[in-house]
Amino acid sequence: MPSERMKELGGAGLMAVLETPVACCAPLGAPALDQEEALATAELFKALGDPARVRIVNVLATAGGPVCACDLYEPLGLSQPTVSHHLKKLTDAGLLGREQRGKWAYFSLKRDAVEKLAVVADLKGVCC
Amino acid sequence: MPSERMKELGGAGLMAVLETPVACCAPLGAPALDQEEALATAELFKALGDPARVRIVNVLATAGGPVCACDLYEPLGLSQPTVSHHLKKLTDAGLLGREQRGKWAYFSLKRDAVEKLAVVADLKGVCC
DNA sequence: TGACCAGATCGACAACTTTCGATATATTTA
DNA sequence: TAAATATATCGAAAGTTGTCGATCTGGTCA
Repeated sequence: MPSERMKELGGAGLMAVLETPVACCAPLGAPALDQEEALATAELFKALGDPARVRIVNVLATAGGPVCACDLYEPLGLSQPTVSHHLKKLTDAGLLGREQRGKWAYFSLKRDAVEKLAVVADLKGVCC
Repeated sequence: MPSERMKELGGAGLMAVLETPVACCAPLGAPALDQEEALATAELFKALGDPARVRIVNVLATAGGPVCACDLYEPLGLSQPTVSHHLKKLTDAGLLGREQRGKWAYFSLKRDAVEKLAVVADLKGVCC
């Protein structure tokens, strides 16, 4: 999936992709969204379009710090592979950061992604 | 799909559903999202998790007023039934209002839905 | 090294989505 | 009433997604 953006970003793409995961998507209220921007913006919303992932983000937001993957299986009522799948989707979308601590994996919300999300979803001032 | 909320809202459910379409979903940063709230919030994001629907919302936001369905087919490059399908999804999610003008259907962003979306997606101040 | 454990990946299945052509519905106009 | 037209609905095909059991990978500790 990153290969699309890699091409688009040209030579120094790798660093850009790794460091600015959500830099892609344009706000819903941007002047004139083209197909590619719309696709990137939709990807961000799609990442949050599942109740399990909404709950993961909610837990991470209220926890106020990194949370071990192992502490998510039981509250979510989902199997380990399924939770891992959702964590990957959120991480790929640039919303979560992953940190290895011994044999445990800790996940946390990424500051810049949170800010980006708020901007992208904010239509006040553009419409109505 | 509305039947779920109808039950939940009891006797006077119909009016409540019709008048407060997005009253359902809780913010991503709410204290402790339960399964049902997470599902409602995910539904809202899912409505925006498709590039065609992102573009529709974008057109409506920048148009600054109701837009005829017939003016969307060509810019989106999609068939009439497909656009109708997406408009229905957005309307069902409570994001769009529909208005019949003669034989044309005009769609516009719903003020309260736009505000709700901004609140639901805003995690600043809760996390990080 | 070897046993153990957390998490990621694989493979498969069921459910849901997107899309369009064909058709139905509803509104205007002759 | 009949013709024309805009939108919604139907039915089907192709693709995507969520889920889990089984397995692989990588780190820890004896």
